[in-house]
Amino acid sequence: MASTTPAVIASEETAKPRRADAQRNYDKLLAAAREIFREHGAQASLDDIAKRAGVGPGTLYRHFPTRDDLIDAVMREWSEDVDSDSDEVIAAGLDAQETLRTWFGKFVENIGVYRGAAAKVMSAMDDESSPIYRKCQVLVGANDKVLTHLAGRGELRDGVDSREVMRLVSGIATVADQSHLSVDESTPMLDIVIQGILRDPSAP
Amino acid sequence: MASTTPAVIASEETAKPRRADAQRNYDKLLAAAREIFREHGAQASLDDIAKRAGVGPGTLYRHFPTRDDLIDAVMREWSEDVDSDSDEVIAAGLDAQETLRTWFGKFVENIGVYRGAAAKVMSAMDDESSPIYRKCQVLVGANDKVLTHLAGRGELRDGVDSREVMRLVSGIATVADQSHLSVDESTPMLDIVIQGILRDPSAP
DNA sequence: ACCTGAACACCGTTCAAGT
DNA sequence: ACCTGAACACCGTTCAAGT
Repeated sequence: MASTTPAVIASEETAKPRRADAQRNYDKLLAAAREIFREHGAQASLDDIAKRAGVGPGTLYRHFPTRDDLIDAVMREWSEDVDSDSDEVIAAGLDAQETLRTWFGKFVENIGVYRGAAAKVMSAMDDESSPIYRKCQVLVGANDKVLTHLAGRGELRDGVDSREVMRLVSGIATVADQSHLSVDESTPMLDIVIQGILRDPSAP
Repeated sequence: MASTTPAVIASEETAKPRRADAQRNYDKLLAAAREIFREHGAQASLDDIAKRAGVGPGTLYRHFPTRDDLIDAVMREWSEDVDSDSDEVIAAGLDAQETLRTWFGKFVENIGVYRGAAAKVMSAMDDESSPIYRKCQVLVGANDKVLTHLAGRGELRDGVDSREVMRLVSGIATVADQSHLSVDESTPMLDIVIQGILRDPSAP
């Protein structure tokens, strides 16, 4: 179980001082991006986002030089939600199987809010140059917390690596996303993974 | 285990009668597409393909109205390779674990030839309107053959659905593709899935 | 320091003209 | 029946001019 440094992140966009109009445009762009991403997925037209925000396209590029920078900003509070989900799941005191079902289910559900986001997270996990990389670290850390908790109680098979599990689950989220599966329809896949990492119930 | 109708497919593109020059252009386009897809992935510029083939862009659209039609054609013999792989694996007489390792490994390796192909296969699996859908049926059928073979020997857990396994493995292939993982680096994920579908060794 | 919007570049797609 | 390539449309990206 690879331990990941706990992700303590100051909210970067509020920390940075900005002129009042710039801040207003930043906020309008983020709100517009959330709307449009929700409607058309993470590959939506950036021009449409600028239009919806009522600013020129240049303004969008000033604040978010690449599409991934914009996605990263949109994902901020969302990744914090996922992180707090992991704490809740651990605190709930469910058995190992239910813990994983709940955790993986929430993960897939959250990541599926924006179409295309799952694929982004999936590939950014191993790409340090991606603006989303740091956000992924939060998710990796949250997942590691849950698995370490179960491993500490001897509930996992030997040699289970939380990064591999994370890759798998984000892969499932991507399948669910691209095939337009509901959360329920992704549980059979999640159950296979859960069977694959839980120690056999027969062994005490 | 859902049984799929065995995929008997006549080579459609040789069956269709064409003018000699049209056939030549068709062949040149396919060859160019294979080259360019191999270099730049399945999202490569269609214009580049037409240029490499030495034909006008209109000719490409005449033969392949959509990008997926072109990908479908490029995948033809490739999907036949995968299908014959499944027969070889079954005939090899390996134990259940090695059978799955070999089969899944070949699957991921084959699907990874063109970047972006795994994602295409993944989403086309559940999309009947996709030109690639039929090709996916070949893969689904091949995978079902292998799993049915193991299920017949009582090696699989109850309730394992080959379609779900196929979704999972194509998801892993997509992760491997987008994260630029080697085949070796994807085996930990495959092993988790294998553990998840194999009956416990302890139970006779 | 920031915004605007015209301008450019790139690429997918169509279609009139040609054989 | 098929091919060509100019033309169009769309969208991401840049940058000179303006505040």
